[in-house]
Amino acid sequence: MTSAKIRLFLIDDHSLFRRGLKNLLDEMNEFSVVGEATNPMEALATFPRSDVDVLLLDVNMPEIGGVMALPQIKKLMPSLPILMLTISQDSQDLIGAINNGASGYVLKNTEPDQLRNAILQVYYGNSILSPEITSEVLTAIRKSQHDKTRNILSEREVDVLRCLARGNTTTSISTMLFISENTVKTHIRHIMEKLEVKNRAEAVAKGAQLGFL
Amino acid sequence: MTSAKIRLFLIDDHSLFRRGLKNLLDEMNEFSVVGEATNPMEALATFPRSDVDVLLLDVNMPEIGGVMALPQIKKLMPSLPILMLTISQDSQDLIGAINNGASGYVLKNTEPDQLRNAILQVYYGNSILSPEITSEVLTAIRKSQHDKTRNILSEREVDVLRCLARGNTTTSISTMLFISENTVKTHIRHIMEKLEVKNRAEAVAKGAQLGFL
DNA sequence: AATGCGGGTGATATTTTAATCATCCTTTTC
DNA sequence: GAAAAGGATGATTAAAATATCACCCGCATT
Repeated sequence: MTSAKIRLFLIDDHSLFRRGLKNLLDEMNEFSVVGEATNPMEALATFPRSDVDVLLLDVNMPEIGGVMALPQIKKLMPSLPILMLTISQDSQDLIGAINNGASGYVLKNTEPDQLRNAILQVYYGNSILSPEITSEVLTAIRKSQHDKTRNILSEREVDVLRCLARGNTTTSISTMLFISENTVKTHIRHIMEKLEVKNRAEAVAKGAQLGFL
Repeated sequence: MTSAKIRLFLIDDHSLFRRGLKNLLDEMNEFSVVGEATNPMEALATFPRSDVDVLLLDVNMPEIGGVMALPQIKKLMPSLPILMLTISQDSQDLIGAINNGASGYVLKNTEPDQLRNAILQVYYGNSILSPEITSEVLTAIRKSQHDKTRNILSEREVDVLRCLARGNTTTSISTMLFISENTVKTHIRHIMEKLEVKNRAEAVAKGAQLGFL
């Protein structure tokens, strides 16, 4: 295989930044900046489709930001690796970029060698994130999981599960919640069905794991 | 502040691995392995609670794995940083660890210097992931977002939105779907409400962003 | 002026979900 | 044998969600 340079396209609204970045990337000898644009619309109008290997895309741009542009860029070139290059550590920007197909999200304060590695990673089909945003990523995963699991059980079912977790029996739960034992048993049945477990002990363990307790 | 060593506790079922790891960490001069266990239950029984700064926890262990043990460990010591140290790149292990409070997830094939950095990161309250699992992380985020957004609109509403996206009018959509124009308009109204947009063009843009189109 | 289109407001019927309770069976304990 | 507890199966009612349709208004086009 030849050592042809990886062809990059830059989209960033600051021309000085693009110029500096272009110089830096050219110096690296592995990359060739084949085009650049001030905003996504300009890029979409002029894009040299078959001549780009990796797109470097800013997030914060006037009118149409990088995240908002992703669906249109992806529609035009579904398999082009896109590396977000931004100062934004905003969770919504990050998750929006990920959900709309970005292969990487790197902060502008990254070292040149790390930028080089990031470009290579996405070029080779891998994903890459700046280490600084790992906390945001984990927080996002935890939140989405919480949102998801929260809806598995109804409020009443959670009430019953919490009572079970405290060691209460059907009888005492019915007294505490002012409902009949039969109602408690029905709730427990539904809890076991939803959590896909076989008995109430397992339900409590699974409930703890899912964050209900 | 003194340069006291960071106190580590190791939980891994392979004694040879623990021995090798202990030697490596001791050589680094920044860490002190103050305890170790073959499995989480043994660890929970003997844990020197106030004398540990970071817990290194394997995932794959007989009977009770590291992920399953996390809730109990967290209950005992809610603020202790936990770094998973594992060969598992399994998505469920990764997400399970994250959701149950691990601060970091590092693969056993990592270089010693990177392990050192990872321990320091979680010790200082940051999060850390091995670069190799970034793709799994992004995939998990995308999947959970998809699961979440999928339920925003009913099947019929998605049908209507897709017709709108193709440029169809209320009249043509009613013909295509064999329902009245008034029904189409009601679906559009509900779509706009759910997506929190003001008109059908915005609904289509938002729908594209959320993955319905 | 008529028509087509988008948007706003309201209504009805059906289906699904949530909450409630009853009956019966098995196992364990006393 | 009786009582307590857990689990299985079934039922009813109310609330929420889904799918349907009607009518009215404003604007643009013909």
